[in-house]
Parts: sequence; structure tokens; C-alpha cells
Amino acid sequence: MSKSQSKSLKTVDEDHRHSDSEVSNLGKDHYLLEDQVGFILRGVSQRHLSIFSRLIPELTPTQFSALSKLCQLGQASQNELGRLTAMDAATIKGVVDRLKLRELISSEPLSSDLRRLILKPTSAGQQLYLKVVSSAHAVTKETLEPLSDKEKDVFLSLLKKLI
Amino acid sequence: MSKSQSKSLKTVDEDHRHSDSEVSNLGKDHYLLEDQVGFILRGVSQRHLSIFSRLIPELTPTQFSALSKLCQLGQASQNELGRLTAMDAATIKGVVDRLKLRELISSEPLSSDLRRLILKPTSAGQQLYLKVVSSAHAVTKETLEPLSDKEKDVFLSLLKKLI
DNA sequence: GCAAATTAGTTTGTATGCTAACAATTAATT
DNA sequence: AATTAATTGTTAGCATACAAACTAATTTGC
Repeated sequence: MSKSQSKSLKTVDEDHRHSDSEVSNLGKDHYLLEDQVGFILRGVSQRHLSIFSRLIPELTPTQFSALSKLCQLGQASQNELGRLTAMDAATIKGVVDRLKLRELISSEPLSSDLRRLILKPTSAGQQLYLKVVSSAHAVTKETLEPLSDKEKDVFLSLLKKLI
Repeated sequence: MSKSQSKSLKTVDEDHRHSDSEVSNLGKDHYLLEDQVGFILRGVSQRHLSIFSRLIPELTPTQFSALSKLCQLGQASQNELGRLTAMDAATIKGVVDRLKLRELISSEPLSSDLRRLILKPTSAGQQLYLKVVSSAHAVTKETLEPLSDKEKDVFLSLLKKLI
């Protein structure tokens, strides 16, 4: 989506495809993939990810979401952190596991509720968060760069309605 | 994001978190995850996926993208199909493999260019496409349902600028 | 006070989506 | 003709993301 979609660098067979009746594409179904919100959404997500990983190579978007929430809260249980970052239990577990592996966060069971794992950022985790938070702002800025200031506001308010 | 985020069904520890200096959250970093375009985008994608899989349980969004393109074109090489559906070579391969496994598409090498695999939808693939294409329209409709007609137009045109 | 429902966390399986490296084939250049 | 470059497809590894099935702990409702 973002690169080298230059179209027709191909040399053969890019034609005579609707030649005859080999395809029973009976009567225009007028389904245009390029106009579907899901398809465009996927393209925008791909572009955002590519910007994010260029500006913040140390963390993935979900890892940064979890780390930033945890740094701002100070602590949270694993499921709670998942809810706050819109990740289900299975997803937040993987994210937390990888952050723990890198010792950016720590966990300890809560004595008053043995089901809960209390997560806290380590010193290294807080330092990394403070180091990259300005880049995180830059990610949003660059992602929205094709829009004017007014368009940004309109877009974000409409986008929020679709969650 | 979409469900049961009722907030504060929790009973303990949801407080005294910023109690003191245990967190060196020095000076408001004013990074609000909920306002970042990437975070909202992920939420919208999650909601879209949930709508899609409810209305079209037979296929994933990328599978439907590939199948619909192939049915409309009649045939395409694997890489070509990937470009048309915004998937890189590794991703389109997985999608194609799963569609072939279910015999919704077929492949054969092109004699004039032995690097290429020519993909075509099978009869079952075409039938499935024709069966679900109206649901695919419904997916877009339901996803955009929170917006007025005018807002939909504005939103889609802005979204397209961000690819 | 005890069964039932709820909540927290884990595990498994399936499906994207990315990067990177690779082999085979074909095209372009010298 | 030989080298170089580009394209096609494959494989592997990592990281979301979902559903479903499971254990364990806690809360509830009677």
C-alpha cells in the first residue's frame, strides 16, 4: 500500500482476462474493494505501523500502549491493563510476557487476591517510556500529516465514533 | 473495545496508585493513549473485524479481499494478487494457501514464465463470492452506521488520504 | 454456608502482517 | 556471452488478535 505499487511494471498477461465467458461474473456486482472501509482501514493501519516501527524501533504499538499506561498509572493488574489498552486476556498476556522478558515491567501476585498479578514498570521501563514518548507524539503527527489541522480534528472525532 | 468495558467493576486497589513518589512520572507528559490515531485505529479495526466475522463467518477479511479480486479479474499471479489487495508476498502466500486448501481457488504454473503461479477461482470459490458479496456491502454499512451520510463521505475521503 | 456465577489468568489453535533471507527464473547491461 | 538486476515465490521468526477451553480464586445469591 505504501510503496512500489507503481502498476503495470508487468509485461505479460495483464490483459485478456475478461476475454469471454471463462468467468461467470454475471452482471456487475459493483463491489469495489478499494472503497470498502475495512480495506482502507487496513491500509492506513499498515502505514501507521510502518511509521511507528521506524520512529520507535524499540517497541511495538501494543507494547508501547501497555508500557505507557502502566507508567502513568504506576501499577495495574494484567487483565486491568488489558482493558485499559483494549486488548483481550490472551493478547495482553503475550505483550506482558515480552515486556517482562526484557525487564521493562515486573509482576508480583497480590496477596489479597491470589488471582491477580500486579504489574509495575521497572526503572528501565520508565526510562524507556520517557525516552520515546516524544517519538510517540511524532508517530501520530506523521500519520496525520496528509491532513490539514481542521481535517485532523474532523477525522479524529469521526474515527472515535466508529470504535 | 466493543464490549464489557463497563469500568470499575473492580473492587480493590483501583485507587491510591498515584499515592506519592513511587512513580517518577515527573511532570505531566500529557500523552493520552486514547487520543492517539494508532490506538483509535486499532479499536475501529477490532470492531470492523467483529462485524465482518459475524456477517461473513466463512471468510476472513483478507481472504475475502483476495477471493473477490480474483473473481472479478478471472485470474492473476500470486504476487500480482498480493499487490492488488495490499498484501506482501509472505502474507498473500498464507492467504492463498488457505483458500487453496479449501478449494476456493486453484493454481497452476505459467509455462511462459516459470516463476509465476496463475491463480483462478474454482466454481465453489465463485459461488461463495457471489453468495457473500451482499454481506460484504452490509459489513461496510454497519461499520459506518454511527455516522450520518455526509459524515460517511467526509470520513472515507479523509481516511483515503492516510493510506 | 454452600452452590452458582463471576473474575483472573493460562493455554491452544487459527489467521493476519511484518522483516529478512533465500532460490529460481527472467530481464537488462555491458 | 557473462554479469548484474529485478521479479516471483518460499521459508522462518516475531508480534498482534480472536475464540474456545481450562484452572483457580473470589463474590453472589439463596
